[in-house]
Amino acid sequence: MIAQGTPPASPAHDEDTAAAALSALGHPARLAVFRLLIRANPDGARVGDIGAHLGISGATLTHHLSALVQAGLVTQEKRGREIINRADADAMQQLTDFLLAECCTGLSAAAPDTPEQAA
Amino acid sequence: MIAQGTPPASPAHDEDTAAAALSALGHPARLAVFRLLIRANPDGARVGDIGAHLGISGATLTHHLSALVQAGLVTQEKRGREIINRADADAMQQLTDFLLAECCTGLSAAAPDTPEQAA
DNA sequence: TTGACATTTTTAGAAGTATAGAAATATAAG
DNA sequence: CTTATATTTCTATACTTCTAAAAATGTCAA
Repeated sequence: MIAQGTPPASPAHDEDTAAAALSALGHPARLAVFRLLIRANPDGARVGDIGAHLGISGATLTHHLSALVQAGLVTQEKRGREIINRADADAMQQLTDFLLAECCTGLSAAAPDTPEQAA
Repeated sequence: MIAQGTPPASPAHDEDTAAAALSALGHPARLAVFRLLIRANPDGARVGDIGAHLGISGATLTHHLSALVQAGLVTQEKRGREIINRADADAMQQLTDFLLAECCTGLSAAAPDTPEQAA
């Protein structure tokens, strides 16, 4: 049987937000870009630098970066003719919090040896 | 500039594994299925039950469940003519660990107020 | 065993969406 | 004007998603 005890306040919104972020990271190139940007914090990295390091062409990179920005995982700052990209560590933290806390309803990433949650 | 200091042992393997798992969760229906399975632990849930609760047809659900199984996020146990599906909480933990630890190289989900990592 | 039913998977295909990169376009600096 | 940087547009290819129908698998009753 499926436990249905505590219906949360707004399940669909967070779930869709999380799904969008997960989908954005669920692509090898975008995950690599995001990891590179995390390592580049807090300075950030220019589009051209990212492309040079990962071997991705400019146009393709622009597409992937827009996807990450739209998912709220990356922010962009225009400086002259360059664009500085930065990973949003807070958004990442929120995402993992959701996956562990919201998904696991109470386990909250704690001890898997205390199964005191049977209905 | 992009920090490149510590090249890890096998970056591509973990990264691809993580990308596959993220991609599997990056779909509203599959994320909903996974969350439902987490709540249904440790009993698990049958394919038919999941479909009834989420309003997803059997064939579609089979596809989504295979994707989750292939990504290592769900396990299946055949009991008679039914199949019990269970979420793998360990795999989820590994995934979030990767996102925070491997991605953030040393921050390890700690204080975002101590940026003592400039090259 | 045989037949009827329940559960899940497979197959085939249509409709939609994502991806990658070339070429053209904008924007900024000198 | 020329060069550097990034975006847009466009095209072709590939993948995802969903459904219906059929097939495989297991259970039960007679």
